[in-house]
Amino acid sequence: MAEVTLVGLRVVREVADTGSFTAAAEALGYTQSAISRQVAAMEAAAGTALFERFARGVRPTAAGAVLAAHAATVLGAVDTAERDLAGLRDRLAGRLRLGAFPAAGAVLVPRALARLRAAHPGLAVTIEEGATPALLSRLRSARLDVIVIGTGQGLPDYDLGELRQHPLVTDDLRVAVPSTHRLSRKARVTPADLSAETWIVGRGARGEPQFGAWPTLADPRIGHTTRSWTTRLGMVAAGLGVALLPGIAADSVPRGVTAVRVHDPAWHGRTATVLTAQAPSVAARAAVRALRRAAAALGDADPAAEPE
Amino acid sequence: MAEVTLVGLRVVREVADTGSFTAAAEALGYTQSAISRQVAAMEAAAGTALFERFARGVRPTAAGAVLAAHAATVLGAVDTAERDLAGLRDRLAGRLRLGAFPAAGAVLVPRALARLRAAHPGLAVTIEEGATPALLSRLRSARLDVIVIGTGQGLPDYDLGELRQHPLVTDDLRVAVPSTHRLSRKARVTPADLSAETWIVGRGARGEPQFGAWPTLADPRIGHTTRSWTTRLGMVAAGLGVALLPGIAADSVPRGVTAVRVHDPAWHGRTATVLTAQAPSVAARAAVRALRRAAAALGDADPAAEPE
DNA sequence: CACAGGGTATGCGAGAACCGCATGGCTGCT
DNA sequence: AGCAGCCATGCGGTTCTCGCATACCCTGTG
Repeated sequence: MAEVTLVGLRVVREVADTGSFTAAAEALGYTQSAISRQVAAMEAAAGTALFERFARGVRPTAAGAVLAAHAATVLGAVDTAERDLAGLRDRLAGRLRLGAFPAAGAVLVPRALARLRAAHPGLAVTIEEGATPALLSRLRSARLDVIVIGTGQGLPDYDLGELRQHPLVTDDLRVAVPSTHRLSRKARVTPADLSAETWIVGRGARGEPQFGAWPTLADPRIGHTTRSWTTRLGMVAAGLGVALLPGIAADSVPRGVTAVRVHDPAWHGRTATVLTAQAPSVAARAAVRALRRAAAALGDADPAAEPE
Repeated sequence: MAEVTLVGLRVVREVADTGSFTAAAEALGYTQSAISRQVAAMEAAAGTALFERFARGVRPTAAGAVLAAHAATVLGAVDTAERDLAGLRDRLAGRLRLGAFPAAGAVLVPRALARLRAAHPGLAVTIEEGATPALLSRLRSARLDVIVIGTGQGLPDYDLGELRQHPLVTDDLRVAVPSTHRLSRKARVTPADLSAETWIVGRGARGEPQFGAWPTLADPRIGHTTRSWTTRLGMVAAGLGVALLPGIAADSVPRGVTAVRVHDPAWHGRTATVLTAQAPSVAARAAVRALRRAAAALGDADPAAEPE
């Protein structure tokens, strides 16, 4: 027993419009033979003739005209469904887990999150801060979908095998100084300006990147050592010393702290790198794009095209 | 590239309602395996997941919920189309050509026509009166679809081979008398009452049924012979004589004519028979039904069931 | 922990459906 | 009569559908 099908309805509608199997075949990309059979199948399903056959074309019966009209309604509803689905498809849903080292977690990642939220309100994003080895481990075991780490001069060479790298930004390393400091009013300082300063440096677990003094200073004076990124900046604000500051976090310095650029020809910079699984999900890809855009908005984006 | 199908939409809707492939399979008469594949096909067509899979069943994604809602709309429109077509199918269109001998054409056939018109307004019915040999010939050459003839005592035995008989009515033969006649006031007369009467008989082409005097009268007095049925009744009204009258035409006598029943144990009656081609069309079958109902309403219907 | 039960995904294969190519039949025109 | 236009249908190659069987995962129970 034949059944009404969407293909059959498309054929009935087209034949009713054109009054010819041959014309409908051409319009729909079939042969006349296939159209004749589809009409026959719809006639079997309808239990009555849908078209009167003449030597030159066909004319719909009352039943044929009724079905063609209904076909337009049905096919319109299918189109609406498909359009709605396409709209939804372009909006992601589900979960995305992002991991980043603290400096990236200060400004870059929150801004990327805002972008993701605007474009995909149904996407649930979680952000974790952590040290690079921990982030790598969690990415590899699929407990994170995207991570942001720092790579380059002065940092360890991590094994990034089996992961996909998405270069993000060439970092502009700066110095955080007290806003009352003599250097805070300079647009740019030199290593010599920094040589007499007291440095507040970071301390963490073994293998973690260390925020020391300015990298090219021969013998910097270390005044304080603390683990907490937040504490370090608090100390700067209190006038206890100066500290290194990644450019991507420059916008997040607290009140009483000023970020100063350093002119040092001996310094080659660092890169903040986004890492995903080799075959990143659609959501992960969207996150990478959001991160790149946020970095560009920070004015330090590396314009390298991302391979897709 | 998978396409949205009506089967697929039914599956998506059922799975969204039941939250389980297995339950949907049972409800729709498929196996779980077929349901899984239909869902996969709809997901391919939609370009996104429609259901989240859990150990105990599934849950629609946002896209799945959207598509299930649209599926209800689409399938509802298809149901409406099918219902409308079924309604149309039960209403016939096209042409139907009916032939009948004059007595049947007087009341029976017009009443059947009224019934057909009410049930099938789109059916174009034409009625032709004629003598039985002519009607048979036209039926056999498919120039008529249904004919009504008289058969039985006193009438020729026609060759009805290759035609399909639909017995209709045992005729109640009457006598048409002038309304001023002494017999017009009797509920029922006898052959003896009729023996002295002047008869107005019919005359037609060779082989045609003849309307003579009362069939069982030994030596009736023929006063007038005329071919026209209408003229014959007119003569009765004018008091020129009496004439035979089939019961099925009793309701059509003109003013000034009264139909009187005759009590005659020697008279076995006649049958009005409907004839069609061996494989009658749907319209022809509808006409036969209408004729039988009209005859029943005339009170003289033979209750024999029509073989279908 | 082991096992049973519930539930989805997928390989394999048999049967059904689809539809292009080729051809037949009918009608209308010249 | 011949020809063109157009629908119907036989034949066969390809694709689709879906049941059966099996694999895998998760959850609950003893």
